[in-house]
Amino acid sequence: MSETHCSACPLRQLPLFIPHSGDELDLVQSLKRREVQLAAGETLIHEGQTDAPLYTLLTGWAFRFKTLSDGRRQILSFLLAGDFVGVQQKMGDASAHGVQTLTDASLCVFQRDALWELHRRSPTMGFNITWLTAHEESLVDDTLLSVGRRSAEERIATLLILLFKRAAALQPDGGAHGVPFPLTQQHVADGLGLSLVHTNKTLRKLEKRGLHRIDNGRLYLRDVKALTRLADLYGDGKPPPRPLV
Amino acid sequence: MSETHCSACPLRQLPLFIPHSGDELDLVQSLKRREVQLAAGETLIHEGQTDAPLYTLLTGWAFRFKTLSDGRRQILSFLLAGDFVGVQQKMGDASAHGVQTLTDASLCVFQRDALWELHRRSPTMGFNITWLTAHEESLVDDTLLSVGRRSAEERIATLLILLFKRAAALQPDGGAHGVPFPLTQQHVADGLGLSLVHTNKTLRKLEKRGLHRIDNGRLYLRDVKALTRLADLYGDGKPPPRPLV
DNA sequence: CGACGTGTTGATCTCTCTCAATTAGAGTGG
DNA sequence: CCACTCTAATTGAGAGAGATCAACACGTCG
Repeated sequence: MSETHCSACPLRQLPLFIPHSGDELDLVQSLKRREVQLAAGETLIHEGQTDAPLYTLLTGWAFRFKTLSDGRRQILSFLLAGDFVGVQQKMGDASAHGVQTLTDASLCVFQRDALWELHRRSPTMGFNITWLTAHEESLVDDTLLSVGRRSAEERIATLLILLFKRAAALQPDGGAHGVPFPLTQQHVADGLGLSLVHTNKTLRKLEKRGLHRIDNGRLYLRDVKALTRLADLYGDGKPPPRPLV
Repeated sequence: MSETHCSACPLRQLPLFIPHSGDELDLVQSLKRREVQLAAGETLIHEGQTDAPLYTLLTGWAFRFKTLSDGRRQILSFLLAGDFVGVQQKMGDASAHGVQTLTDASLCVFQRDALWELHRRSPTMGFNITWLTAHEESLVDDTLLSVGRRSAEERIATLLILLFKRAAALQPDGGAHGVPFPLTQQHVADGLGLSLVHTNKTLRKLEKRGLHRIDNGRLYLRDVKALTRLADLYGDGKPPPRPLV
């Protein structure tokens, strides 16, 4: 009943999103099939699924993941409102990763050839999509750096900061009063390549040290300076890496 | 002197690549600025560089990487002939990762707005680019799964198989007599989030067990079955992961 | 010939994993 | 209202995969 036209999409309000022309919005609208509501913990796309459609996450959180046959799971990235779901899969081919919701979520469902139609009928939108896809990859790059080269403490600090920033950008108050944090410690562990137990102990240690607080599903950063230092992220005065010689 | 027109690009011969119309080739040609030759070990794009152009790798190998300020390095992906270089960077923004050659290499250099022009003037090519970008991401996804959840042995087995496949696809003989393998053990270590020493010991163990051989810069897979089992990759009879319940 | 890059190997050390148990809260059914 | 069940968070103890430290071998090169 309450399906909204794309031109009334609540996401458009946010400063994060690029303004589009009426024609572009009509185009997107014409490719949109329906909206779906999912509960927390539901699997949207199964690993190896072949006929997965294209989605856009309207509200809620989700994550992409892969598993090994003995059950070991790696979360590849977290998805927030406005993110695409399912572009990564080689079209027509089996999806290489699963997608599951972290919270109740609503999504726009697009027809399978939406990606192509978008390119064909609006190069601008097409260009934006490759930009978004490239951006998605850069998030995975960041995680790979963490998992490959950062210690447990550093990984967690990095995750908290980056997720906080993304979530804060979706809020009117910019995260002044914390942001939603629907991950269980198991999700954090699977996203950072750590065991559940060690994740718990590390999280606890940082919290005791006063760097952050997670309470009742919300995340508060209490010492951004210290977290940033731990994460070795660039910002403030910190310059990006330069060749040493 | 020896600059070739895109229509004569040697890569087009390979079954791996999609045929394009003459118009499309002319378009690409018109956006191409020049070719460059680089020696092994040269840095193409520095981390944090802001004005990096767009490249296409014509011959040779390269890799994308990120480093932490104390020098720890993570290789994000390896680049082979035909791969794009530099799409991932947020256009206009600083490049989030560096790119360095592993071998002598030749590249096509495109003007900065080539990506946009390609989209604008050929939706087909534009679509292919988002496809390629998405594919690139799936490679990183695979690595993230390895680094996050596989043991050292498993990681190395996975890397050897995947690199072998990619390199073999570029050879007429399909890898029947091995494929070039220009990585040092340090590269393997940095690509898999392992230490150099442990990488050496693990590599040695697998080689002694008869799973592979690396000799004089070439890689030979001697027991693909065993490697595949170690890597827990799908293929042959192995089904993709399914929910256990 | 010495310097350097790459590969090898042995000996510790330690960060993180696995195993085990306990606590707390939410939901269900009687 | 209370047992019963489940999930998520915690904490302690011991084990281990992989890191770090140290040497050494070998080939290339100026």
